[in-house]
Amino acid sequence: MKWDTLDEEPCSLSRTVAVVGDRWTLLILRECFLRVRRFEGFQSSLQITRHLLSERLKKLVRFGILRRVPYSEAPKRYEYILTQKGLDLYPIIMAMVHWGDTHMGDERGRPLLHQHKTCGKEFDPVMVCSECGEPLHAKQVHVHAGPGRKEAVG
Amino acid sequence: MKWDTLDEEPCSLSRTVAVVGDRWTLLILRECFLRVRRFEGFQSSLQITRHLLSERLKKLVRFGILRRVPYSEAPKRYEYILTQKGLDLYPIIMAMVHWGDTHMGDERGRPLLHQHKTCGKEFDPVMVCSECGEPLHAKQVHVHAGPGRKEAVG
DNA sequence: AGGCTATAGTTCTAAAATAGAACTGTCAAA
DNA sequence: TTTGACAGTTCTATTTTAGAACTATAGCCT
Repeated sequence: MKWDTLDEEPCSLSRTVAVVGDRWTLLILRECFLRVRRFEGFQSSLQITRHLLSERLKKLVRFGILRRVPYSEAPKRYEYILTQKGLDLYPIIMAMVHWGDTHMGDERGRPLLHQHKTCGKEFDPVMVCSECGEPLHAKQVHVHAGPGRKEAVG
Repeated sequence: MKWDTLDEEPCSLSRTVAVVGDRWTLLILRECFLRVRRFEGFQSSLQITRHLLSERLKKLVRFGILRRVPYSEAPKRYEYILTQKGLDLYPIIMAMVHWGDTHMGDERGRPLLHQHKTCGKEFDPVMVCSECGEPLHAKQVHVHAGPGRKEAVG
């Protein structure tokens, strides 16, 4: 597999996997959503090697998930802020958290609880159909080729 | 990082990442949801090395995502079927597909379209609050420690 | 019987990625 | 002038992955 061109495959999952499809990147993004912004913050909470952290942050900046924003002029220091593109990864992270809560839990209960500020309640994320609003299940979905696939396949 | 115990961390994201947090596993799951079930099927559509495919399938079986079901007695042959635990990964996959559609698209248009059999329409997946039904956004969610975190941290 | 094909793996070596630790450079405060 | 905080970079050893070849069972064709 040519991982370096995975983001150009005629498959939206592949393209997403090209960006967030590794363990460290997903854990870094978790920290971003928990308001971590700085190199040392990521490093100490994740115990990731500084080398890899540096690499992954660069990659996330390159793909437009994070912005590298100066917060000190002398010495020059930067922090990493989620862009809108990055914020839009939230459903992926939440879907993963929810699956972990449901299927990988232990007797200690949930590690984190999520409260929806809008309605005030503790909630679970639910994926629904944009058209009818019903919860989605794999077996109720029919997949067919769109223009991007037809053009790629010929 | 001790990846071998990542599935026991007091963090549901880590636990999920332990299972599906690598590129091949996510691509294999995509194929599962596209009804691929057999070793040769995965191998030829993904161009994954046979060695790694074998490893990843074993891991998915070990974690209860796939079941290895015989479909021929002589010679003994097996196919890999999503369990309920595996089917429940659907929101993760769909969230990734949707993000790719939204942020990684090109001029050729979407590779795949999804039709909701229940309502008959082509749809996008939307993540909503289980309590009030409103679409979720990161900034409207307050995270706090649950019992599993408190017990782990002390 | 002998050879071809299909399927589902296993085994081997080379290349790439990751881990772990040490090092660099800037500046502020003591 | 020394220490410490911060944001990285560089180095070697280990682990993972890629790529190709090999094994094994059995049906089908001649």
